[in-house]
Amino acid sequence: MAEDAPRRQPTLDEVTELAGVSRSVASRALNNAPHVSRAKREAVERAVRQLGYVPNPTARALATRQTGAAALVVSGEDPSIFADPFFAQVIVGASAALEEADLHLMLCLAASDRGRKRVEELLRSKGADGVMLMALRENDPLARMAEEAVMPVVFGGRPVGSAPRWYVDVDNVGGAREATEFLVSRGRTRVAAICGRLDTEAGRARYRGYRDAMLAARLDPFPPQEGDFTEPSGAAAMAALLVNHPDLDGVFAANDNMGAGALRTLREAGRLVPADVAVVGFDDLAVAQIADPPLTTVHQPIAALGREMARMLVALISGQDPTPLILPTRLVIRFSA
Amino acid sequence: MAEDAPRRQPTLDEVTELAGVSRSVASRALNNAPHVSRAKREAVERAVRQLGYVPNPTARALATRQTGAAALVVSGEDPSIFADPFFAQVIVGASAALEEADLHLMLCLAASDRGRKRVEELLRSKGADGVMLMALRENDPLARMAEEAVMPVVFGGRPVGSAPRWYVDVDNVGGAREATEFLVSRGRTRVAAICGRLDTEAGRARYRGYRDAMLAARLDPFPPQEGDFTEPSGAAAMAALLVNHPDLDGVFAANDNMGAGALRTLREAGRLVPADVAVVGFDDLAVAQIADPPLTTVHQPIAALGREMARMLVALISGQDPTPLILPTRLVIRFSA
DNA sequence: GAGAGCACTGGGAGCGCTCCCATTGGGAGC
DNA sequence: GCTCCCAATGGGAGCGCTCCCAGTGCTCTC
Repeated sequence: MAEDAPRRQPTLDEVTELAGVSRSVASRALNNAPHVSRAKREAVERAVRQLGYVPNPTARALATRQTGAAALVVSGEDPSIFADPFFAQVIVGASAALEEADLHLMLCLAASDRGRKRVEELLRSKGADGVMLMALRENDPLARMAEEAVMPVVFGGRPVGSAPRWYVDVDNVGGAREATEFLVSRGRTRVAAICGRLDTEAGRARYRGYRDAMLAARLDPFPPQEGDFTEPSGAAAMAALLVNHPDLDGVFAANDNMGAGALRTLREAGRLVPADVAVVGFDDLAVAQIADPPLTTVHQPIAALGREMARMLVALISGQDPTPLILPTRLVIRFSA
Repeated sequence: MAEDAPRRQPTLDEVTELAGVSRSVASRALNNAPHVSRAKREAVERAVRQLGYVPNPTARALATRQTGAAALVVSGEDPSIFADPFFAQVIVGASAALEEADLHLMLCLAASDRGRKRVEELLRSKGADGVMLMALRENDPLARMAEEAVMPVVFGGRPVGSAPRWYVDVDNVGGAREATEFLVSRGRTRVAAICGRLDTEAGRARYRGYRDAMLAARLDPFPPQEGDFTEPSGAAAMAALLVNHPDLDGVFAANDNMGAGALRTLREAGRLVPADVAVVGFDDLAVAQIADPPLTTVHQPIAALGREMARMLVALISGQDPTPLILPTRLVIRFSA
């Protein structure tokens, strides 16, 4: 009769009262802190169970000055960039590592102006304990925002130009070099490159690796044929390549989507893969296996990328000073080369 | 000299002091609330700029009892389920809709026991303003947790068996029916079904749609050949089908991944698609276009699914009572049927 | 000219938790 | 028997914000 109100959540004070202890003791008991007698600890546990008490994370956050969350920010002017399964894998890895540290994952797609504004607020307002930043492009406004962040920031992949203090990256140059060397080792001499957006560091680095390998083999590198990491752009780039260099016998595509696109164009043009033209991709996503023929590609440890970013962030949050990390790649040989 | 301390974030009180107004006025000015004179409003704005003040979201959350975040929970015993590009699209849609309501997105992959435990805490603790739940399986513990949630919950796809109060789903039955009818209309009479996990509602509903269409056409539905929505499982299912029903001339696959797998098996078995066997998939993800031949499939509006879930949640949070939603599908005819 | 009404203002009580600190009451050590 | 130490305890001051409420000086009406 007295207690038929809209049933608010029980608070610590109610637990306190039911258990007959002070708030300090109840708090300590909840956090498994020392200096609580066995009897009181049990009394608190009983009260908690009876009331169905769950601590209010917001209040805790305010008192401890820790939000218990880390943000993953994915840049890009178009939200569809995020549809790339690449990010899903990063998330799987990051999520697992964050879970170990008992942090929640906030996901921010900084595509629209509004989205970027919200990210800026987040970075400046202690809305999370730390941030992971991915897919920055050249002159990305997020880079500047990151500098005035009031919390630790870890980069996934280096932004174009500068190397931030903390980042995790994949060995793009090495992977691209290995892919190209492989093509060369198979006797290909006219190897073209379908590269990703050159306003991304991954796009540049992979072209650089290709170029290095070509020069080292005393072959002429092709000028970059730019795509935007999507399947159609790969198909288009391949078509352009076929027009300008009809005699090419190998293609290094800067990711699997574009590699799959190239395969499609090649098929439609009646070129046999790998007999006439050998193709190597980059990423080793599901599409590489589904492609026809299955794509030889550079495997990059994407989930590990996410996991290591998260671990680095956790280290930073707990006051340590981790060192940047570059993850190795590995060539996966299938049938396209 | 006095102010060389580790530079905490400025607080509202400091703004207050600099602007020479009371905290109430400053708060009102910040929130664009009425009853603030132009002069004071400007004074506050100036002080905010000068101090680089950004409101602390946690404190605000505690005072307003609103966290400013919504969670998207993806169930599944294996985190890799999330690697399906399906979810990425849902997220794109949900994120956009949430952004409009100025809510942040928390992502919870409830794969491990630990993950589920954290979700349970989240649901019971007011750690978010609302939750979207996806990919529940039969007897999923999350269903029970959702019931004792202290915040609104909307389901993405109905859980097996029961229909929750609020959900957004895709017309799985209708889509599968249309796909099957299409196959029949093309003269196929021995149409098999590679269905998804039958402990998911989508898996069941799509098989039901197939079955309905077959019966309506006075054809014998095949017993369900179960896969798990992955490419390899589709390939395996197709192989089994070929052994048991070598004379089949059509296949309805409950998603594109499995459809692509079926295509691969068919190709390896020397069956021509669509000449010998016509194949229709479901989802219309990127893989459908990349497959060889490009897959005729049932398009489902995935981003819209995410968007509508988020909108429904926002409506719920703001005290409205929206009605469940079922999104239409659409057959996309390519070359596999 | 008195009262009503209204825009503006600031004081202060929370929101639900953590954590510093002072206090208490036994043992252990001599 | 008397310190000294330390586990156990509870009081209470925040954490940074929102929002209710009472108060102030106007203009407007009859």
